[in-house]
Parts: sequence; C-alpha cells; structure tokens
Amino acid sequence: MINVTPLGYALMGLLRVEPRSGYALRMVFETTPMGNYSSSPGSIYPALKALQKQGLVEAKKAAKGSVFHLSKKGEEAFEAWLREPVTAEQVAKHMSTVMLRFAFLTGHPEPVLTRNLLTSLKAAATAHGDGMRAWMEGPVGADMPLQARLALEQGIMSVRSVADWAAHALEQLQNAQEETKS
Amino acid sequence: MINVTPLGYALMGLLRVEPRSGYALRMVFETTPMGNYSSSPGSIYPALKALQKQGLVEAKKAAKGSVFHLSKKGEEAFEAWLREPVTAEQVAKHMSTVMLRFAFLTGHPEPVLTRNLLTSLKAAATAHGDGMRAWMEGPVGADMPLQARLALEQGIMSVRSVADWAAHALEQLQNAQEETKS
DNA sequence: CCAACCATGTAAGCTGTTACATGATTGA
DNA sequence: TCAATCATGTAACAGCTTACATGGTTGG
Repeated sequence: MINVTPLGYALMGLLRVEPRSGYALRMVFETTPMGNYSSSPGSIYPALKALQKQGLVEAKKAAKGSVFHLSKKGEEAFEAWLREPVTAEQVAKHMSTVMLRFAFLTGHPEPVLTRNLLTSLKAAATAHGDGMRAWMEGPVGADMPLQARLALEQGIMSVRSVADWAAHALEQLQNAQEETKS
Repeated sequence: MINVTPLGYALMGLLRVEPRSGYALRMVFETTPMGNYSSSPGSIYPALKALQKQGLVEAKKAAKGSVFHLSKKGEEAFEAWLREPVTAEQVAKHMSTVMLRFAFLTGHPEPVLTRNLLTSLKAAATAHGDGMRAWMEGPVGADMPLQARLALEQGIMSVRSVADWAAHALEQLQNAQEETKS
C-alpha cells in the first residue's frame, strides 16, 4: 500500500504541474500562501525522499542538483487522491488539505471532479454544522455557560462559511464554463 | 521556563474549573466537542505527567486513583496564558487554541480579559484577511488560475467569519452584562 | 460471576519542525 | 572576491496518535 502524507501530496501536485528541484519547491512554500507548510529543507527533502522510496516521484540529474517529476505510479496515486470524496472528518480537521485538492484540480480534463469535490464538501460541511448545532441544543449542551456556547457558535459559523464558499465556487465555475463556450 | 502544550492548557483549564481524575478528563474529550483532542489514555496521561513534572498540577490520592488539581504555580501560568494577546499567526494556524482560551475565560473576575481577547482576535483576523487579499491582488497573485484564486478566497472568507463572530460575541456579552445589571 | 466501567500506564510511530551544516554557482 | 542565491542534507525533538496492556470496582 502506498502511504503519502499531506505534505507529500502538496509536493506531488506541484511536480505534476511542472517538474522542478527541491529548492524550487521550497521557494513555492516561501513565496505563496500555499500549503501552510514550512519551506525549510528539513521538511521538503525528507518528504521527497519518502516519495522516491515508494516510486511515486523520480529524479533526473540536471546541470545543478536534480529535477524531480512524477512517475507513472505517482500520477495514478495523485489522480486517485483527487477523486476521494470529502468527509466530515476532513472538514473538521483537515480543511487545508481539502483546499489543496481543490486548487490542484485546476485544468483537470474532467471538470466533474471539481464539482464532485465541491458538492461533497458542501454536504460534509453542512452535516458537520448540523451535528454541532444538535449537540448544542441537546441535553448536555443546553445548560452551557454563555461563552462556551459562543465558542461552539464560532465553529458552526466557520463550517457554514465553508458551505457558502462551496456554493459560491460552484457558481463561479459554472459562469466561467459558459463564458468559454460562447 | 515553563513549557505547556496546547493539550496541557486544555487539561489545566478543565482542572481549574474542577479537580478531577485523568479518566474524568478523558471523558470530557470523549463526550463534548471540546478540544479536537484524542480522549485516548496515551494522550492524556503523558500530558498530565509533563504538567506534574513542572509543578503546574498536583495529584491527591483518592478512593480510587488520583484527583488532579492546579498548583499555585499552575494557576499563575494559566492566568498568564489567558492574558496573551491574539496574534495573526494564531489566527492562521491555531484557532482552536484561541477558542479554548475564550471558553476558559468564562466567569473570570475580570471581564475585560474576554473583551481584550475578542478585540485582538478581531484585529488579527482582519489583518490576516487583508494580507491574503493584498497578495491576491499583487503582482504574483494577479494571474492565478480561477481555482487557485477561489481557494484563496475561501481562506479570506474563513477569517472574515472569525472577525464577524468576534464582533457578534462582543455584542452578546455586552447584552448579557446589561441584563445582569437590571 | 461476569460484563461494563473506572483508572492508569507504556511503546512505537507519524508528521512535521528548528537548528545546524555543507558546498557549488553566479553576479556585482 | 565576496555576498547572495541555489541546492541538499542530517540530527534532534515536539506534539500527538494508535495500539497494547493491566488491574480494580461495581451492578445486575
């Protein structure tokens, strides 16, 4: 079984767009809002090594250093990752990874994958929000102090904002597609 | 210097409300939406030990097992933690910890601390959101593909929802205070 | 008496971080 | 030539998790 960490997927996604050196990957993390990952060498190089060991990325000697690119197996694993449905657990704990997947679906030959991600994200976010609200109005949550209740409300508002965004994104993509046609 | 992990503060906050056993602490994580922390023994007991080693919590032998409570030093450290201003970095990466602090300010003798946290949170969230928007409209962000732009927008919407919530919470607490007076 | 709960712990591992270190290349 | 940039790596540790293990107490 292959085993890729979130950082590993971030690296693979960048290498799929364009093969590049470890240093170039670091620079992406340093100069863009991407990933929330550290750009330090101690993060990137061990992660690259782990991907190589599994045969997901390969290195080609270049003028200086190496240029890494996805292998066939790596392409397939990445594709499979893009196709995973969004779960409530991911919404609760790994939103940044979900957004990474969304961003890496840019230009994908099957636009339905993006729509699937957004619709399942919307559903998962709504479900998670409903769960929190139910707890808050349930027997245990009923006599919570005001501030604890407000803290919970923050979580509810936050997932609602995710659901709203998903709807917004679906709309925007729809518009863009229509413009392309005309 | 004392060194307390996020989980450590969560435990200290619960023990400050009411001394209890390690098992009782685990049950809180298991049955409430608190913390996002694992309720497994492998999480809680090592964390409790670390707090004990630093003299922040103490154990009293009980009928069965131990009942843990905050030491004087622990009370002080926890108070200091509650008083820290909210930074943009915390908004970006450690919102759950910020919310933990907010919830633990319940019933604090100085209501101004809660207001301070909320105002600094609002400022930090707004600043962070402005930073992301600036990047998006800057030279590098200008020619991003639609989906990358949408992904960034999600982040912006998310911090705006935090800022909105902070304003909302300030209002609610104001109302509650007025009701108490009358 | 036996299942369910109370209570505590250890071992191993995962993911990622900071800090440290090294050397080649290039432009001013 | 000398600072800045390109490029890669290791060591140590932080924080948390899962899985495993153990035993006491209590109610039906």
